[in-house]
Amino acid sequence: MSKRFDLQLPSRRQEGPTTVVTIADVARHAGVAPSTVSYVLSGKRSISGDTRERVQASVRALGYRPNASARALASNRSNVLALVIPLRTGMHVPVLMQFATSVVTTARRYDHDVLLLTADEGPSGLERVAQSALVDALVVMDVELHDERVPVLRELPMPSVLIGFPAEAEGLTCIDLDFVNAGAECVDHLTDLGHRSIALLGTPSAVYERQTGFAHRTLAGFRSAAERRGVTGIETPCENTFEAVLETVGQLLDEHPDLTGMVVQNEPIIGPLLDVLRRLGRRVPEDMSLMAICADDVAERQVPQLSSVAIPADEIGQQAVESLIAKLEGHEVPALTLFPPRLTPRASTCAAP
Amino acid sequence: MSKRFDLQLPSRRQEGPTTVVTIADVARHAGVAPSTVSYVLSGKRSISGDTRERVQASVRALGYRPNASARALASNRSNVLALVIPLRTGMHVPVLMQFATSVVTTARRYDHDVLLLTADEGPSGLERVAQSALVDALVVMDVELHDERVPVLRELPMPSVLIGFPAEAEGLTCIDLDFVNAGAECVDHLTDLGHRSIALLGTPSAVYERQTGFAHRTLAGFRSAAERRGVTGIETPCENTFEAVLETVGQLLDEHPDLTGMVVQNEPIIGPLLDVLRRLGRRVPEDMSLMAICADDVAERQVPQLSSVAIPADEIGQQAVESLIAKLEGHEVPALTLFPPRLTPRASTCAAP
DNA sequence: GTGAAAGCGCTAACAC
DNA sequence: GTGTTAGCGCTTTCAC
Repeated sequence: MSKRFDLQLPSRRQEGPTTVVTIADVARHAGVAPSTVSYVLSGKRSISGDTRERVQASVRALGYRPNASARALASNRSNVLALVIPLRTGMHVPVLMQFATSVVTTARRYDHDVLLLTADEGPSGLERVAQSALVDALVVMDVELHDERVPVLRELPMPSVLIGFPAEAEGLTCIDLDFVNAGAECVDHLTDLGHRSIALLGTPSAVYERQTGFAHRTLAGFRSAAERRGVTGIETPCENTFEAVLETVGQLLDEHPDLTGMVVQNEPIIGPLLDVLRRLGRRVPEDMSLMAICADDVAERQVPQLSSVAIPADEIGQQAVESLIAKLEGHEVPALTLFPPRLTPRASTCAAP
Repeated sequence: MSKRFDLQLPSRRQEGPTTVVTIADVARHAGVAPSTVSYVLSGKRSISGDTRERVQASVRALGYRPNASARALASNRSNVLALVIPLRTGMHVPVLMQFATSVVTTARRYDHDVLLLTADEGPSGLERVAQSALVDALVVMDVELHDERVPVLRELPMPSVLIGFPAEAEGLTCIDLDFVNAGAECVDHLTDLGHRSIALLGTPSAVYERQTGFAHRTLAGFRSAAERRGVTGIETPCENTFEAVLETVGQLLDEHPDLTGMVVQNEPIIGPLLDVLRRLGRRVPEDMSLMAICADDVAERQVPQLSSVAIPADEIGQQAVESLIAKLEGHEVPALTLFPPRLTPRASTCAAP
């Protein structure tokens, strides 16, 4: 097929051997030394207005782009951050992707790019990109309480930031939503409305079994708040299928006929859950008050709109990158940054019947 | 907080100034020239078994990792691929992420890493990473019929592969599911079962308005197959909310009381759609046969399990990387690779009433 | 089969 | 305020 078009492509050939424009070319064109070009570009020393403009004009005229490898080799900085996303079973992908997008966007604002690492290379993948100096620093997502990547991170000769945090966070920089208080605030909100028996419908059990930080801590907050407020707190994981929701909720209502409040921390089952409650004859919120821990847009898209605690993925991703940049510049950053939960009451919760 | 632990960290200090191990160190340790080490590692010339083993032993003993920037600078190859994912409204993120995962995994198999680019830098982001030699090649996802990135790709001094394909694909390498035939096969399957009036419930209208390739081509295949088979084909976009599904389907059933077959190409509304049909008193498949164009696991997770045409994201992502690697090695690759649709009948379709 | 040495394109002392 | 130059760590001729 490509042969058919050969005759239409002479214009690309005419450009001749496309030699790459180097800093030396720019220097020659502007009549200055290569280092001067470098300094104009980096702003690392003061340059006379006249020189600066001549150089900038030459850069534009020649279409100069600094070679990333040469720059990295000479400056010992690749200007690339690693983003480690293990796509584990049970995790809700859109939320992870919201973190990722935020990380990329923020990184670009600080003139960095993002290298994507997934799980299947294991912890040694972190060593590889770090020790080969492919990246300057790492953002690590979806951290488990006893994460095998954590000891690796500790030994790495470069800064890293965790989104989420492990049991043993000493010496690490961690950023997360305060899930303990998120769980607690849900209990408080429902208890304030007079509910005395509240269930937490959680993530798939695999997520708890891995001791994933956020699920674990939400549970802890839920449990202790229920105790503190003297209400019954029921906890159950839930798989991401319609049947699982049907069965889990059915059993919940059977065993706890006095249940009037639910907290769901499992985005993909929110739709099915509302459907199941309807089928089982429980109106939301008249018979059952429902809260979600999820992104605001998800909560608002439901019928009725759900009272929720938001997951501020954008802010967390941004904060992660900004902490990393600060560390790269030699600044101290807090070992732990917890974003306070933000609860928005909507139509899915009301006073207990 | 970090001060509290100062006393516990002497072991890290004791290691002294952690100088980086270079190829010269390895050469010295093994008693050979640096170039020999390089050749042992690259396999680009034959080395005596004895020398090879001494070098490999030294590499292990010193924990040597080649510096990526130095290697890239000298060899003119960064061994990094760019993955361009514009996260546009209406796209189903888990599917995109499945492509991305497959790209990363395959890239690693060919000893490459993946740099993540999102939309917000625009087409100039492609120029930036290409012209700075940050990457060797690009994988571009979510291609529109008239995509502004396409002219940029044509002028770039490096290979690229599109997942999806634009209206004017000349000179480009494109890989995709054959969505035209996917749409047609759905119509054929339903028509073979005796259905005479079939609706396509599509993606949000924004996706069509952008002229996104896959949605556009599915529609074309659906339309021409309906014509060819002499059945009524009804087409409607659908937003990703429960209300939209309720309204769209309600209207569809009102206006086309003879409708007995539906094709849905919009993953997030599959659950709500089944719910809506139930509410409106249509049993699946007895009253309404339903087909989906979606990942197999999504189809199998529904109740009833859905007859579907699969989106082979893993294979497509893998093929994209393999084509790119081939191009990097100077091989010719097909301008267009279309994966044939694979239709699996399940419980959601049966003979027309 | 192996070594010596010339770059790759840039940054950052060090000069003046 | 600007120029000179010595590397950064590796690959790859060229020479033997």
